[in-house]
Amino acid sequence: MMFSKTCEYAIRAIIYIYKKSTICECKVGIKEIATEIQSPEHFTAKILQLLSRQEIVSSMKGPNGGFYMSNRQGQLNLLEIVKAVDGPHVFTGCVLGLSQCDETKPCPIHAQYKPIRDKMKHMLSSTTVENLAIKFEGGLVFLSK
Amino acid sequence: MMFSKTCEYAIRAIIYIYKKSTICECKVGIKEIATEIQSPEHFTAKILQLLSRQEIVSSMKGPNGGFYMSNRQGQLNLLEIVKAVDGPHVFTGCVLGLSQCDETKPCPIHAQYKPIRDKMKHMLSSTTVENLAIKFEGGLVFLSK
DNA sequence: ATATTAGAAGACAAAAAGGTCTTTTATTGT
DNA sequence: ACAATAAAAGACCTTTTTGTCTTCTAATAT
Repeated sequence: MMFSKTCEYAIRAIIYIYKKSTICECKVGIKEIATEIQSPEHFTAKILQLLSRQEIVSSMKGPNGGFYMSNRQGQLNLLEIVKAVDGPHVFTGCVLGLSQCDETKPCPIHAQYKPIRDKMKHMLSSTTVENLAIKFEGGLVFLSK
Repeated sequence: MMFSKTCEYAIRAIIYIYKKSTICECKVGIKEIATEIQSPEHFTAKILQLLSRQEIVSSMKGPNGGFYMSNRQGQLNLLEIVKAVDGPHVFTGCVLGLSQCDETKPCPIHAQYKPIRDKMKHMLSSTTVENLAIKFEGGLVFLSK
């Protein structure tokens, strides 16, 4: 609803990969990721390839290969990730789909909607992957049913 | 992004119809609606049939027929409309698509996301069609480019 | 009555999103 | 070198969304 399925899987995968990367030096295979975040394996693989090309996650082929993330990659915020997946225009257009809608020529809902969208964007851009991964330490947060 | 295209057209059409209904006793034809809100005519017709069946808008066949809305229908709020179009589960599920995600077993983003979603829902449920249509009176709000 | 008008209904099609499967390529341990 | 491993690439399929077109039905004015 809010995000595309692709984006949901991407964020879940990233959190899982980063969490693993902080625990050990090891890399995570796509099978493990898909199982743990409960996503379709091949579809998730495709998404991670996209993220890999954009250097949001890193990967290594071959035995003991898999996906991993550096500390620097953990500092990426959610807005950067969402934009990488769902395109740069996410959270930009008019709620009602008008091509011209801004302060000077607003749609009827613009005034009410804009502050909420801004809050959403602010929340996303101020939340890093690390912020989220760290929550698991206390066991107060989950990625599965 | 936020709403489906169907929902965008629905809201734009409803606002236009209600605005017209407050100005004159006349009914609006689908051609005029589609032109004015810049939407595909036949697709919009289908959406309005859906809304008509749910008594969100009223319609009349034959010469001088068309769509119209009563004062009572103008008191409908946006959340009711969005739910009628995009289904009752809109704005309910987890941002990350987890089937089990609530206060007791939250996803990593739940805490940040929930207050924003609640604001969004509150904004929608406290905004009526009339609230929006009335904004046109001052000419400070638009439905087209 | 009937011709005209305009929405209702539904078949159909195109595009996008979501998902699967197979083959290729890079890496590594032996 | 080579067998095994695991990601990369891409062909292919399914479902959903979006959109078009034709036919049917109700209302009305004459």
